Amino acid sequence: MKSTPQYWLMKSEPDEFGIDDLKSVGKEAWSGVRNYQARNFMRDEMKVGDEVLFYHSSTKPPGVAGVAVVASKPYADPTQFDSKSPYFDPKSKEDDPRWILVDLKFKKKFKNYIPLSKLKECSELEDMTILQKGNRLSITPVTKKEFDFICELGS
DNA sequence: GCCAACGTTGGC
DNA sequence: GCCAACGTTGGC
Repeated sequence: MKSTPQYWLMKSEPDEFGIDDLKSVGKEAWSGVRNYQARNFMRDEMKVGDEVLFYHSSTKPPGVAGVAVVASKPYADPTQFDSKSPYFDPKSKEDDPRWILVDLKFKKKFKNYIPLSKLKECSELEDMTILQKGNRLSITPVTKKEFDFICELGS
């Protein structure tokens, strides 16, 4: 039987959209994911109420900035149909959308930002997908243990 | 700016 | 269906 993860880690570039942006808007459609594995997680496995570690990538230093919550069922990413969007996908059809997203809502910003270097030092986290060599996936499942451990580090 | 790792594309 | 070429991600 396949287990359904309840906890996730999602990457975002803070120059583009960071935890403070999520805090100020409250809720955001997670548009722009153009990777099938990541899409499948949103489409097939995420449930409203799942908790998400909000990770800042391509920044100094990279690390986990806070927590968000899945706030909608999966639906078609509107940016794929917008020819002016950088995420426009001419091969996607309105009646058969290729890219699916969920809404995220802000839960909290960690008091202590947890840099990637810190995550790497924790033996409790050594199996995390994000820490595996060569991992580039922008959305990955995390275990409850890992999630709780990281929340502890952040508070 | 570099580069390793990985995903996607397209010719055959 | 293979696989080389190319593009992207993302830490350093």
